[in-house]
This record gives sequence, structure tokens and C-alpha cells, in this order.
Amino acid sequence: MTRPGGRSARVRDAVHDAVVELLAAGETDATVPKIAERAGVNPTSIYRRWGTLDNLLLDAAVTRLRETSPIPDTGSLRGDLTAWANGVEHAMRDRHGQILLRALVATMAPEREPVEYLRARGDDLQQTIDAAAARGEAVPAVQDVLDFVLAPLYLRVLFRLPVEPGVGGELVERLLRAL
Amino acid sequence: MTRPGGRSARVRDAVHDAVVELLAAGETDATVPKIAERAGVNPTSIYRRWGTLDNLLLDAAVTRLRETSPIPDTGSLRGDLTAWANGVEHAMRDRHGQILLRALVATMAPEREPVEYLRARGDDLQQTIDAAAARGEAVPAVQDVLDFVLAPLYLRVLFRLPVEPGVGGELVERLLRAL
DNA sequence: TCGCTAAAGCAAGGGCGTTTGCTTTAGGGT
DNA sequence: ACCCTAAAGCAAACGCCCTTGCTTTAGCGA
Repeated sequence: MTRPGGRSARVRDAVHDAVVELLAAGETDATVPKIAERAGVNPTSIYRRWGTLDNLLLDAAVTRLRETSPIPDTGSLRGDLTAWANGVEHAMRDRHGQILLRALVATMAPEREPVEYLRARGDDLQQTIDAAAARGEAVPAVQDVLDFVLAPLYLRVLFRLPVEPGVGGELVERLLRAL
Repeated sequence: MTRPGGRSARVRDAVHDAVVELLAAGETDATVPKIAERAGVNPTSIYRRWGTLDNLLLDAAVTRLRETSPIPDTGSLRGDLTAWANGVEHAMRDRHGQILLRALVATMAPEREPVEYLRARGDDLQQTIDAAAARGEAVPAVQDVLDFVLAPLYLRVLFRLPVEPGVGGELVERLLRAL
């Protein structure tokens, strides 16, 4: 029997906050004791709940990234994708977003059980695309959206290239032009 | 005065090999002592030369990745890019290539001095593109090559999506079609 | 070939992350 | 309101990474 409410939730949120804040503060080597101190929590609690630092970082990254960049419903595929791409672009220009993406990638080592983050993202895209197809619009495949839009944005962050303003919209236009 | 030859070079190569082998063996938490043992080298030698584990991983990744996927000269831009993309695709399907890319990205945290890995890659691409332009071909910008070809390939590896056979060539065709 | 010195090896010590058994707190069902 | 127990706190001990002063080895120039 699990107890999701009350103190447990408070501790979980405090630890997640501490992770993001610590990484955002430029802490290169975040450790469990440092995170625990900032969260006002005992290190043992973190070890008991998450086991390893990697698990914690991954959990924090996935949890927080899921809350950002939802896909709106503007009535047209171009509008939906453009708004979404602008959201992603904005997140990728934000320091927290960059750090979370980096943490997500860094903890997705091949030997871990797969965390289907992109799959969840892809499912959302698929729904948007299906709706557009039902309206009779010409639609791309999900993989095309990832290749044309998401991959270039992620590449810029991971390799520390500048995220040019408006690049998200340009990438969407490029995708639609290729249809 | 530095002594690049002889023993130093042997140690450097042995350590680089040990890094790649250890990571390829599924070692999640590689440490300096473990690397040193596998390389048949004293841990102190590694600390003295590289300072930190991150520096070592970054150096190993950059050094080894630089040796792979050179851009050939086939006489046409399509031929050059296709051959290069095939090489990158092949490296991205190889376990060592995946690990090196992951190590490269993981150690490129924002607070380090930038390691212009992509810039070096971009310079090579620029030369190829300039040569094609001099022959009168229609050419893309370097950033377009990175966005259309490299980013999708890297995305697949970093998020553990399958690298479909022939995807490199398809991405190049898509790029050239967009011109 | 001989010496110089950069670089590798060696050993000991400190520091910190991690584990573990136990105690205390507080959420949720009765 | 009371009890039960999941979850957090506490403290001590372990282990291992990392540092540091010194010694030894072996490139490379004279």
C-alpha cells in the first residue's frame, strides 16, 4: 500500500525543486547529500525512495518536462505545430529546460530500462496529426515532425549552439513545405 | 617542453581504449581507478594528465569521434553528403559510436569551456559545400546539413530510437530536395 | 652513449558519498 | 478519535575516490 498524499508528495516536490535549482545554479557534480540539504530533507530518504542519483535526476527531468510544452488545438495543423514548436523553442532557450533535457539524455544510458519519453511526446503529436487528417489536411508522419522540428532544436541545446529566435516556426514551415 | 612520443602516447591510447571498452561493457559508473586498472596504468597518471573523469571522457570521445566518418570527395555534393551520411549512420548503429556520442553530449555541460566539436564538423562540411559551389552546384548552408541530416541521426541514438537502414541517404535526399 | 627531466609509479592519508539498523513522525483507514 | 504502518529522520560505520609528496622510469637532446 502506497501513500501518495501529504508528506510524501511534499518531499517529492521539494526534492525535484532542489534538483532543478541546484543544476540551474551551475552545480556540475550534484550529489544526493547536496540535494537533500537544499530540499530540507534527510539524504537517507532520497536513497530509500530513488535508490540512485541517476534515478532521481531522470525522475525529476521526466516529471518536469511533461508539464511543459503541451500541444494546443488551434483548428489547423500549421497553427498547432507552430504554437507547439514555439513552446519547445522557448523551453530550449530557458536554462531550466536546457538542464532538464540534458539530464534526460544523460540518464538514458542503453543499459537502463527504456523511459519512453519521446514515445509519450509522439503519442500527443499523433493525436494532433490524426485530428488534422480527419479534417482533410495533408499530414506528415510523427517521425517527420521529430526529425524536422524537434531534432534540430534539441541538437542546438545539446551542442550549445544558439537557439535563434523564430527557428521553431521556420522548422515547422520547412516540414509543411516538404509534404 | 612536452614529450608526445613513446610512453606518453602509449598510455594515452591505452586509457582511451579502456574508456571505450569499459563503457561498451555496460559499466554505468566508470571511475578513474577502474579505467586505470583496465588500461594497466596507475590512477595517479590519469589524474595528473586529465584532472577529472569528465575531462578524460570528453577527450576520449572527441579524439575517437574525430577519427570516424570523414567526408570523402566523390565529385558531386550529393555523392559526398550521401557517403558521409552513410558513415555517420553506420557509426550511430555501432555500439561504440553510440557510447562516444553519449559521452560527448553528457560531458558538454554548459559551465565547461565550449568544446567546438560540431564547429570542427561544420568546418569540414563547409569545405565540401564550398567546393560544390565552386563547381556551380546549388548548395545548402552548413546549418541545414546539421538540421536535416545530423540532428535526426543523433536524436535516434540519444533517445534510443532505432536507426533505420538507409535513413542517412534519405535524409540527404530530403535536404537536397528542399533546396 | 650519457645525462636531464617530463611523465609514470607508489603509498598513505583525508574526505565524502553510501549503506544499514533503529527510532520517530504523520497519513489514512477503521 | 484511535491505531497501524508507510515513510522520513537519525547516527554510525564502511568503502572508495581523490589528493599529495616522493621515488622511479624512460624519452629525447647533447
